[in-house]
Amino acid sequence: MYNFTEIEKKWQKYWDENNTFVAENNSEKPKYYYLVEFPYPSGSGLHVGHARSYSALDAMARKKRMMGYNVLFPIGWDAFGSPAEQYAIKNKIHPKQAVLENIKTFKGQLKKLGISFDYSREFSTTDPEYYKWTQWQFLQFFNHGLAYKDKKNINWCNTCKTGLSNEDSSGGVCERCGDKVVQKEKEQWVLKMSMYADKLIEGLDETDFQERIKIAQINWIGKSCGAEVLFDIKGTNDNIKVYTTRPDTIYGTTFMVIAPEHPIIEKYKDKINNYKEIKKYQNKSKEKSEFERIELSKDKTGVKIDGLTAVNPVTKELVQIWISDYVMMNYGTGAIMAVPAHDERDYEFAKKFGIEIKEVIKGGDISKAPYIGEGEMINSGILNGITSKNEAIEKMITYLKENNIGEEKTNYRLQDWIFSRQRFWGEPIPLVHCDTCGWVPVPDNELPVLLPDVAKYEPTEDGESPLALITDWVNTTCPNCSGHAVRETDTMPNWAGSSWYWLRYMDAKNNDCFASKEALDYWGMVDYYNGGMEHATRHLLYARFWHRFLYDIGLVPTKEPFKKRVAHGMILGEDGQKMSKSKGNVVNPDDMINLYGADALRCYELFIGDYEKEVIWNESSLNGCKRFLDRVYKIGSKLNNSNEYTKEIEIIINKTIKKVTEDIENMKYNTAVSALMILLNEMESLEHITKKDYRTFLHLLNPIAPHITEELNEKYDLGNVLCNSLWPVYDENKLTDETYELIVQVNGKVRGKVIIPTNSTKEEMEKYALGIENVKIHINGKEIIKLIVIPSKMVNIVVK
RNA sequence: GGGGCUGUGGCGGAAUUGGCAGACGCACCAGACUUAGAAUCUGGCGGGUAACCGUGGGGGUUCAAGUCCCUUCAGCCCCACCA
Repeated sequence: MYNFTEIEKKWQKYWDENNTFVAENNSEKPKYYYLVEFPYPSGSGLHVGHARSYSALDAMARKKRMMGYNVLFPIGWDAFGSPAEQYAIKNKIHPKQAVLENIKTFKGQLKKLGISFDYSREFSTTDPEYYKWTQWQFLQFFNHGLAYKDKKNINWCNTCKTGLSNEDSSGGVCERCGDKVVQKEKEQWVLKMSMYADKLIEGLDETDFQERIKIAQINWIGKSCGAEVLFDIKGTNDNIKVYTTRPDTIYGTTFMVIAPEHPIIEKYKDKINNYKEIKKYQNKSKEKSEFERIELSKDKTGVKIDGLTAVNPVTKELVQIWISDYVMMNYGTGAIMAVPAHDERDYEFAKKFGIEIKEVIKGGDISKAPYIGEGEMINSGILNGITSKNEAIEKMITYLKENNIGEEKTNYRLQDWIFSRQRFWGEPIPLVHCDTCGWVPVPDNELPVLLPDVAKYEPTEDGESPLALITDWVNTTCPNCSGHAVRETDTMPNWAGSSWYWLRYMDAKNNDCFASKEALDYWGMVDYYNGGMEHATRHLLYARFWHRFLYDIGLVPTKEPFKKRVAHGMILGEDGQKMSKSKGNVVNPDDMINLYGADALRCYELFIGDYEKEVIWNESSLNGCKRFLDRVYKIGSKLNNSNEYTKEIEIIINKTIKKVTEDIENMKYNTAVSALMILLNEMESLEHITKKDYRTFLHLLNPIAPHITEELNEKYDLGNVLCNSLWPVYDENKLTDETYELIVQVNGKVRGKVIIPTNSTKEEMEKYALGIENVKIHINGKEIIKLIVIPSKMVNIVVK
């Protein structure tokens, strides 16, 4: 086994000193922007999973450069947020210090891997020079009315002591610590993301995302079309608005359900006879985490409101009102019209509480189960006899509109983005509150609002941000009236800094704006964005929303930030489990580099399997890649002085150029590596190889194993450094051999093979086929019905 | 409950998109070198003595199916009392 450590160091130094991978902001060459999700520099260092996507994009970027593009392939650090803070608390150091240390580790590891990042554009989201612009952009949201403070029930994590967005608390557990999420009423900054729901759906048309990612986004936005209908509350001038996707079933409404938090209860508490009982139910459901709500979903609970009755606006029938936690305040209107005959949940509820079930669509047996399919409308007044669902819905909506009792309404699962966190380690929200002027933005020339240096940054017990304790930071003057004002003490969520970072790479050192117009125009959209599937919804939606807003106010030139988005698969431990410290199955890339070398690790990361799928780590296979590279090294001893391709392998070399070029482009890295292995096997079977054979082979391998290929190219004096040389091109006329093996089948079974000239005609192919002894045996005495000839491939003889 | 994905040797995975299933690699076996091992090289490697059988199972379309259609089973991921 060769040790390539010194060679790797040598070439890493060479690239650094020559600024080989520094992108130009203006260039004659066409531009190409590769973006890989910037890492969170955690305490545990780089993961072999990181190494997989970095190696893959590095191969693409290196190849693209050699193809004559001006490639931007940047790297930075997403370093605000809880993990850094937790790490700092645990190790009793300042988060700033923790981040610096971790970045140093990560960067060292990346350099050792030889990833061709443009480090001249590196930054961390925690740099004041960067978060100044995060704050500035937040103020654009504020100034355009898209950031508002709202007192609402928010998802709250008692362990992290902070509010969470819906996206961060799905499944009813905290994304960070896994503790259950409870509801807590708090004033929060919120970004009006729901306003962009349609734009976020439509914008997908301008992208070239993988279909699975588009679908995930669309599902997350969760658009649903239906109607809002007003049900009068008997004995008041008031009404309750419900949301339904099936207004056509309104005749089947036998009760109504409102969410436990519905405001109507407080409003009419004097009228409610069982107010105490209802209050008790409310409190119980507040304590339940969303997870528990779902767990208990089989068993419906609820309380009938005694004293309030609604009126069905179409039939004028009286409708009882219940509260139940199967209706959510944060979706629709927090109230539903229950149609037990045709909705499963309503059906269960009605069964449990003995409420009438009234059939309005013919088709099922509602004594056994609700019927949800299509059918003829019955017991439905003006809709009777209609058999089409859509027609019935349309007719009812028209009726609702004509009578001012309802209208069409589209709803989204996507909520506004809760943007406040009660934590220390985040971008301070750059607003001050003045008793006279209200909320006032910090003026641009005072940005960034720096995080104060403090000794204590643990979250507080009462759920206030730790910043609230620093009185001389909190107290300030109003930029508007110079009166007394206090700073906002909440910080931004972890997602803020990653919502525009690709723009900063375009012009990372600019002090006058987040990026110059020239830079933004020049780089345009990110051509290729690689990240994990776990970010296909949240990060990608936040980022697209943020970017689209900047576009709408004229700050960026494109509607969408990313042309193409692809996701890599996860690497599992050798035991087939997700790698984790507790399972002890974590593979450290540094160890692998020390044992096998960076090139072997890179090669294996690409060879390991289908890039988009999850794969299991296997160190023996990594060793196999190391063996391959050792053989690449050794074959140099077979060199002669010729500057032409060896005749015997000329075709396969051309084929390999084509294959590797296309495979790297299409993320089929595993077959690119395998093609190179095949070519090496061929070269090994020769007595000698030429300089041109070797140079081309090294060039093709260079994006995958950049160190040893450069070294060998130099050692044998094969030409200019590979990274500054144009990518090999194949000769279209040298892709096929002069002969090929014709496959001959009889009734679909292979009965013979024969090597024939490539330019054989159909008739000649048939003749060759029928001439094979074994074929003759199989067709002997039988009638030939058909002869199927596939050019350059096979002949199938159909006999009876 | 809704949506998405995957099932191919002992293992990771190939298969020009309907045309020789198992490329390439790992593991394994045998041989060479060696006092011996490691490393390296050479050969073998889906099952079956064979006819043949083989891409989760069962049907179908076709001259031809891992690939297309129907059906069924198993596993994974995301969302979820979303009205």
